[in-house]
Amino acid sequence: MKEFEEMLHTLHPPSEEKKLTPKQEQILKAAVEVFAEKGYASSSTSEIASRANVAEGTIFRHYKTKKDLLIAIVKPFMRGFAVPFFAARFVQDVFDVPPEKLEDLLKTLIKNRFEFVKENAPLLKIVLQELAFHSELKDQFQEVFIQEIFPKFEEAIYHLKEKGAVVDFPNPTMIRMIMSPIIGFLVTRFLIAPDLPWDDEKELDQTVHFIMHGLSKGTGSSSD
Amino acid sequence: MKEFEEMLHTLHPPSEEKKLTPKQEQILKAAVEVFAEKGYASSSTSEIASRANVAEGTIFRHYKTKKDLLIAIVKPFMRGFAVPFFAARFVQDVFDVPPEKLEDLLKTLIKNRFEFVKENAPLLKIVLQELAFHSELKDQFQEVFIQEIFPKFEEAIYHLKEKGAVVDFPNPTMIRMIMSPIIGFLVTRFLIAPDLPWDDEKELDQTVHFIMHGLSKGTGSSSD
DNA sequence: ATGTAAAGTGAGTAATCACTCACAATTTGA
DNA sequence: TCAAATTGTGAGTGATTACTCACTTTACAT
Repeated sequence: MKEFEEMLHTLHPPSEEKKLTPKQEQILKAAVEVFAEKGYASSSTSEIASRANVAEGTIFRHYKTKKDLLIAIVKPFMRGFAVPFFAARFVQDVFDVPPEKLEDLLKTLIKNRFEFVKENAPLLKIVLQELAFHSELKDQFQEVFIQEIFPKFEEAIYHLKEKGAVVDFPNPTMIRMIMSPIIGFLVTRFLIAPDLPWDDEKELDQTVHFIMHGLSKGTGSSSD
Repeated sequence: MKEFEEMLHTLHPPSEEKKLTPKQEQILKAAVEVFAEKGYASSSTSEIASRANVAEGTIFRHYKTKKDLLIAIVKPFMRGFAVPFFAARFVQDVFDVPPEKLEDLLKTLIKNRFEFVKENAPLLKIVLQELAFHSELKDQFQEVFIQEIFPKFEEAIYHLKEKGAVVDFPNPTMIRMIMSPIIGFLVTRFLIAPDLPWDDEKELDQTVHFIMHGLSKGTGSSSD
């Protein structure tokens, strides 16, 4: 019940954007709940209103349409997730560091983003579900991930390849290989089996280990 | 237009289950289309009927509810995907084969399942989307994947660990690491960017390479 | 205290929804 | 050939939907 306030702060960081009225926060909180539970299309504005202890008209006072409400929820989440990747240090850190420390660096980044997702697990579900159907969300995804995060990865990969520490797969393939096990863990951890007794630290370490070894050259057969 | 017949055969293999009337096939074909396009909840039975050139009542003659129609589509797809894993040979093949050939064996299996998914790409989308919301589909998933496929993997992993060829992560973690890059590829290949000029053979080879090396012991740090 | 703008309300609305049913057309079996 | 069973039809139905709007309440500056 308490960590929702932090989540809402993430949704609408107090630094930017106008501050929200209490009812507005209740609406956002209820909408995240309902959207995550039933999916956007199966959620009714009347249920969101009643769960937020608010009249249905109040929702439409602040959000012109139901889809506007969805976007108001998802957009800040995506931007919030991407924030660390905007740091100029990101790429520099990756290729300045000696290869044997790279694993630790990746771990730090991933653990940080893991905590962010952990605090916003329902948002992860909403994004993964609705990205497929709403072009507005796709555009936002394109803006944040493909235009900001992916190029950072590509630059880092470029330097790793130069050092010869890494297999020579195409960049999109390598990025997919880096992200797939991470997303696979996040989805299992928060969506499929959130109630299992997870040792997050261990799982993340093993996931990073898996990625690094999977991308490393050689391992026994030193053919090419 | 033509490969739909094969797909429908996969949906309702002629060996079992009663044969379908032409209208019934049109309904299934249209339903797959519409469900994949707009998602189950946003699809209307009236649109499915009109796209199938069928009266709306005809749908409900064969499927009591809209959800019954969804299940009639998804269930055979899941069963069809699992078929090769039911083969008794599966595990035996994996641990009888010398480790250096294991990669080839995995490739063969994965390429085979890849072709199956390729012929039923819209079904993949429907399953991934709707699994989250319909307990009937979760049950079917449980039945097929968790009770049939996962144990086969566990047995194979047990023998691989015995041979000492593989890191000692928990079985669920290892299964996740095997499946994540494959699912990541399938999702990218068929849902996110199906129109890219894919070299499927190469991508699959690299994905298997990535998995095998990621799970292999050692590579530099032979600490534990 | 008072005027004004913003926030909140909930009954009302037209559209759409999944589903029904009385009936028509077609297929089947003997 | 003909009756019975199966398959197909589409107008009709009650429920639910996102959204509106005339109105009330609250917040705030002077």
